[in-house]
Amino acid sequence: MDANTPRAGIPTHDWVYRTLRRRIMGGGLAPGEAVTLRGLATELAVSMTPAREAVRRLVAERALEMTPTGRAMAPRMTRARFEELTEARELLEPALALRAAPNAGKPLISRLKTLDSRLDDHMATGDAAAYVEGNAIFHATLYEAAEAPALSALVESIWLQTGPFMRVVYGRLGTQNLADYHAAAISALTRRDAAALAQAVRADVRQALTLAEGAFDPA
Amino acid sequence: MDANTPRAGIPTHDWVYRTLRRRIMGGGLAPGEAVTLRGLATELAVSMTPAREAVRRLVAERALEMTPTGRAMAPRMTRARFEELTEARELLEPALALRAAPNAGKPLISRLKTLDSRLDDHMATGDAAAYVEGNAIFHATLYEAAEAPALSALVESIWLQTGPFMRVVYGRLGTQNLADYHAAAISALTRRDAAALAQAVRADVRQALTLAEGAFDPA
DNA sequence: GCAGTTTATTTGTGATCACATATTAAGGGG
DNA sequence: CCCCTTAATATGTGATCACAAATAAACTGC
Repeated sequence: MDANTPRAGIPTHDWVYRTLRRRIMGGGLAPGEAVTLRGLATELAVSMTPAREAVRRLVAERALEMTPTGRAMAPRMTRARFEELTEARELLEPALALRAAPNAGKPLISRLKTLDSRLDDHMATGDAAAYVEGNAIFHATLYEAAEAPALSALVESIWLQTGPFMRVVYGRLGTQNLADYHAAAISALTRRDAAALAQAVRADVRQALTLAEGAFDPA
Repeated sequence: MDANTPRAGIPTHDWVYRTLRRRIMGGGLAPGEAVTLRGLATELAVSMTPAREAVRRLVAERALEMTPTGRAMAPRMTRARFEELTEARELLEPALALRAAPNAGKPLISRLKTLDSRLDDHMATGDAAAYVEGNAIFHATLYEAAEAPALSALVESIWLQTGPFMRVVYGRLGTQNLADYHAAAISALTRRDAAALAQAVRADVRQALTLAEGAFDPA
């Protein structure tokens, strides 16, 4: 049974979905590793029906791949695919940042500062899984201020696809330092400099491409 | 039972998915109209299980909305949502066009010409459903040449969300003329002018925003 | 006639099962 | 020792059912 995810009121299939999704994002599934319906169902003590719904939903969101015979597995990341997804992020995320900038008040900024300092901790302790998850939350928090749900959903679907792979990337990096564009973003936000914010976001996205070098699956 | 969709080998849930998806894209469901699991299942002469999977998949792809109580319905389109989706298209589709341009050979161009002339017919006869579907195929054909599956999937998910609404928009327009950016795109393609192609695509996307004026749902 | 309440009906959810196919393990021939 | 065949096992698919909640309909009192 997966970590501390409470089960209050929400439907079973939704709970299974969140549990599995969290596991995928945290790197709990190695790329190419299969997830079977019966295995998932018995492990989480539910029936096959909600397990199937959760898996299919993740497949629809491309957080899982499906073989022609119907087996679901954690997706592999090729260089070409990652470049495409990075290009999409580079196009969409600055647009989201531009929308968020005017809506950013003090509470948001302090929240982002808290999240960023936590990220530094994770980086220092080398906790790759926590870093990836925290990084996703940082971006999601910023984009929430954009008040653009459709656009945000698009970006989130990209994060869902790259998340497990980034877990591997940061795992390889260990405690190595990397440029802190988050600080630059927060600084731009306090100055209400939308263009600088967008630029910081773009740089952050680009950096991911550099870091990923050499971690790709063949083909 | 929906039109001429054969049932060769493919799993039932997939067939139901495609059938329902086609219906949604063609405007067969009015915005806000509900689709019930039992209704869909009995109509297509299948059990509830594949019907449920198809509906949930469409919900995951945002081609259907789901109420908090679990009822699925055709999505409503607000101005804000459409503007977001149009912005995303405006960012992503030119990028796809840029990638497609160098890969475009004669067979692709002639195929696009055929598709475009068919579009003119549909516009002349005022067949809005056929126009929307044909327009989607035109763009999909062009972007296929980009050889960027991840990026294309992202764009297709936007089309899936805007499709039913565009059906309404073109239905309102009737046989009214609109600027033919498709011809401009084809012309740019023959000249191997990638920038001009991207510009034509951008203009085509922008035009949709103008046309949609006044067709939005409240709130 | 109408608003609030109560009853009927419809609907989504989750579980269990049979069946066909895919995957893996075992066995045998070169 | 490796490859091909065959048996055993695991897996996805689709159907059916019971249950609770939500929606629609009927009804009552005013």
